[in-house]
Amino acid sequence: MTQPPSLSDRLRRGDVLAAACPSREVLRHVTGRWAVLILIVLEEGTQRFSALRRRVDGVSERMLAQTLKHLEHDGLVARVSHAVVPPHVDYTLTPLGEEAAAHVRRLADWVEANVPQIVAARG
Amino acid sequence: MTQPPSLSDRLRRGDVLAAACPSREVLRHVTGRWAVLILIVLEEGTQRFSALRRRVDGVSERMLAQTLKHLEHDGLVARVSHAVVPPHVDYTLTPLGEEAAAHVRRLADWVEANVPQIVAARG
DNA sequence: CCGCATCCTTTAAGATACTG
DNA sequence: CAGTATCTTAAAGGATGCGG
Repeated sequence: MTQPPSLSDRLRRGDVLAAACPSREVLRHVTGRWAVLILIVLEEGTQRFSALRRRVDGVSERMLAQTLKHLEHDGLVARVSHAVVPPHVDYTLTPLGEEAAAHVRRLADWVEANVPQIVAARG
Repeated sequence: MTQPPSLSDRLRRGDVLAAACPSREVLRHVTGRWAVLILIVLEEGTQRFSALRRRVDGVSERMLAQTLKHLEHDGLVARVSHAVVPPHVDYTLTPLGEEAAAHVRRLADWVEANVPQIVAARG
């Protein structure tokens, strides 16, 4: 149980409860279906496109590319393209991305640890 | 930078990177567009449907009802319906829900605190 | 009147094929 | 290899109705 945030807080730092606040969009990107998994995998270190595609089971190339673009746009992921044949593109977390990844990883860890209890409670 | 999880970990507690693992579905529910905001508001205490609708700016009644149903199904939210006219339905976090809410709130707090930097970096 | 359920429209996601 | 373009399919969202 916490108290509602003060007005000064809501003006100074953005407010996810306000529909017009840009934090809403960032939160949507970070908590996106594939973004969560990509951030977790990238926390292990730099990965190439194809490696991400293999680690994040079930992601399509289209969604992987789109999600990486969003994360890059938000400054959470850095894209480095090596001009060689065949092409070689590396994706790395920025310092900001490392922080975001740590948060979503803690959440995912919690889900993984509690999923047996959750599934059991469903009957 | 962390290391890839051991095989025993991936079998014992669920693995969000495996498409078939039920943790994927739970993670999707918890990180859903509206679920994140609903969990945060419910952390302040029990709320009724109409109050949630007002606090979570932009949510439709349909999405609010659907998301609450998912969270209830996962055992994160408890629904108490008082048989009065006009109807009165209360939603409360379960102990499990409190934990989940704490995690998503920390993530949302981080986003709110860093959104100025993120928006600025976009140019 | 509040809390949904149902219908219908709009948007996002997924599969597939193709190019620098 | 690392994407993009195109098409199909599923999910999100909005308007409306209805039972309690």
